[in-house]
Amino acid sequence: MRPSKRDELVRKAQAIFYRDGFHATGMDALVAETGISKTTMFKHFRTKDDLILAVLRYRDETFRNWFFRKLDDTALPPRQRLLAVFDVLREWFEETDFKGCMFIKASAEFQDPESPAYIQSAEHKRLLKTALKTLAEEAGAADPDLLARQLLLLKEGAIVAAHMGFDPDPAGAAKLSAETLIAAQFGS
Amino acid sequence: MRPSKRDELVRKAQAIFYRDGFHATGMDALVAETGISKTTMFKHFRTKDDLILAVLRYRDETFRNWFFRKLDDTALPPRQRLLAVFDVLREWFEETDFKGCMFIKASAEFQDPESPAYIQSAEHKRLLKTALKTLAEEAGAADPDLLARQLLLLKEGAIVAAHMGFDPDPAGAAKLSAETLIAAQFGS
DNA sequence: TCTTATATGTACCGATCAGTTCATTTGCGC
DNA sequence: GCGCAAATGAACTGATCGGTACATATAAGA
Repeated sequence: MRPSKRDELVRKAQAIFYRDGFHATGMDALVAETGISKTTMFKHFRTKDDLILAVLRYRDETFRNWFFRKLDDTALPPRQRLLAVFDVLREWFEETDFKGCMFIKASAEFQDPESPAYIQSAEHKRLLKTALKTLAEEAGAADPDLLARQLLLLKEGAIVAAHMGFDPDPAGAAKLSAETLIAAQFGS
Repeated sequence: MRPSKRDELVRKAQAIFYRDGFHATGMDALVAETGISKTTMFKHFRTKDDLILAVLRYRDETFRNWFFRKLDDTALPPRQRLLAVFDVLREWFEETDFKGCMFIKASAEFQDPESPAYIQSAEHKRLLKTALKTLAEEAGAADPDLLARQLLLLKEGAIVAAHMGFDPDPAGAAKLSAETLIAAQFGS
């Protein structure tokens, strides 16, 4: 099993960066918690930034997989699936180790728009928007692009609210909003 | 003028932290850019964290003042003022040095809920919500608390979108959403 | 002019940062 | 059992981190 150590590193580093932040987590801390030697780390990744980028790619893939699998599992028609987005969101918020959106946090720590971490984070959101737009099209929304953007704003706002704790039920408030916005798009 | 150096430090440090991030900005960088000696800094603030906290308090005060002054200046009735929130937001996004919300970023860098920076950031959002709720009450909304929470989610989502650049016009999409949500609350 | 408070410059502290070196060890294919 | 690639541990580099020591300078008030 050749690349397993690399994968193990990415997976474990993902959890640690998510919990403690990127700048706040030193390579020595990674060594201590993962049990993987520093030598091995730098054999797989030339720099810490390279590791962070791999972590973000891994997170992007696993998160979108998890999220849309959850949506698919509802087996609802597209229009109801647009609403179910916010039930899946609530499920995420209620996880004990929920700590906000890794990409929002990454773009907060790597603000340079040229930074790979920033670019990767923006790309993650772009992919989410595209998926939502497709769903809105399948549902037959009057303006699928606008609806996708609106729902995405609600989703991001709910994540921030859940992370900062200034709303007792962000997923609920977002879902209520989504119901109204969706109803408006279908003229019913 | 006794406390002017302290104020000058807080004001300049605010701009630098906002632009470059908290962890990424060292005290030496602050010395270099503010022209204020390190000795003076540590005479006014025992630690970097203390300075950061003062910066956040300053930002909270100035931002909320700026924001609600802008709203007041529209001289619109409460219901229209709820909508004008998103015009002010757009104005903010279009500033050349816009770099997202300092408090979202602070809570991303200081994740410990016991951390003063985290607490101060959450408090900022709480104050915004209270102000929005008051406005919704004055406007005679059916459920002012819910409407305030919904509009706040839109606002936070729009800020994130503006910062990460995944929406061409976050303020516009948020305002369209707000129109629908407000109309629903007034049965018209 | 003498005092007192505030700010400055510089050199320094120990700790930690990302990243390297190198000799040793592990584990799998043959 | 042998060979080879991958992983390890520990010591080390130079730079930077937050924060301190100390001697000097500046400026306003009495």
